[in-house]
Amino acid sequence: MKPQHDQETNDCTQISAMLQRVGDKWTVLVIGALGMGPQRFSDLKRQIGGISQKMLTSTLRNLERDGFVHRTVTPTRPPRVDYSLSELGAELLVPVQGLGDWTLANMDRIEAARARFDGRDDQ
Amino acid sequence: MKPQHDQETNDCTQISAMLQRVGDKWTVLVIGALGMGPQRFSDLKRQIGGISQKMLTSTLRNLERDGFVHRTVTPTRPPRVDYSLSELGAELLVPVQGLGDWTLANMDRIEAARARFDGRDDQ
DNA sequence: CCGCATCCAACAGGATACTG
DNA sequence: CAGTATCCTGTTGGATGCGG
Repeated sequence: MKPQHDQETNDCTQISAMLQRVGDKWTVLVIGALGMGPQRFSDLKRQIGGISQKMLTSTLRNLERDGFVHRTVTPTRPPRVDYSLSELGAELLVPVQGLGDWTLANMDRIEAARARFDGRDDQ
Repeated sequence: MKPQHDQETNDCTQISAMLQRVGDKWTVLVIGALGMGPQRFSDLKRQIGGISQKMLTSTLRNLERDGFVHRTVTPTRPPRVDYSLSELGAELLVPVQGLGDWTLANMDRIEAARARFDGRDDQ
C-alpha cells in the first residue's frame, strides 16, 4: 500500500548505509588484500602499508562481524591468526569492483570537472 | 613494467577513494533524490529529511565540483536555485545502484552474521 | 529562498605502551 | 605475533545567527 516513492527513499537509505559501511578509510583495502588470498595479520599490515595496528584490528573485527571475513586462530607459540574472505565477502567484491571499474574509467572526467570548477571564478 | 601486484594495489586505492567520496553521510541520498528529477534546494532539504542546511549546501557543492550535479540560479526575488543530475551523475548512479541492489539482496545474510557474532560468547 | 560564518560536541583514527 | 588500552589530534557534522 505504500507508494513507490517511499520504497525508493527507503532503498536509498540502505544503499547509503552500506556505502558508509565499506566507505571508511581501510575496509576496501583490507577486502582487496584478502581478495588475493588468505593472509596473516602481520602480512596484511605490511601489505596495506600505512594502517595502524589499532585500525587493522578494528576493521577486521567489523568485517568478521558482518560475515565478510573468516578468522582462524592457531594457538601455537607465538600464536598465528589467518584471515580469509568468506563466500559473502567474495560476492561483495563484485559490485564493489563494479564501482571501482567505473571510477577508473571516468576519473579523467571527474578531474576535468574539478579543474573547471576550481579555476572558473575569482582570479 | 610495474608488476601486476602494484596495479591491483593502486586500483584498490582508487576504489577506496571513490567509496569514501560517495560514502559520506548524505551524498548518496542527495544523488538518489536528484535521480527522481531536478529539485530546488528547499525541496531537497524537505524530501531528504534530517539533513541540515549546512550539510546540504556542502554536499551539493562537492557534487557540483565533481561534475555530478548541475546548479542553475534564477536571480528572481527571492532567488530560485535548481539542482539536477548531470550525465556523469546519472552514469555514476548505475554502479552505485548495483551496490545498493546487492545490499538489499544480501541484508538478511549480513544481519544473520551480526546476530551470530554478537550473541556467540559471554552473553 | 539560498547560503555563509561561527561555535561546538562527537567521533574517527594515529602513536605509544603494555599483555598473553 | 596478535591484540588491548590509553591518550591525543583532526575532522565531521549539527545548531544557530546573519546577509543578499
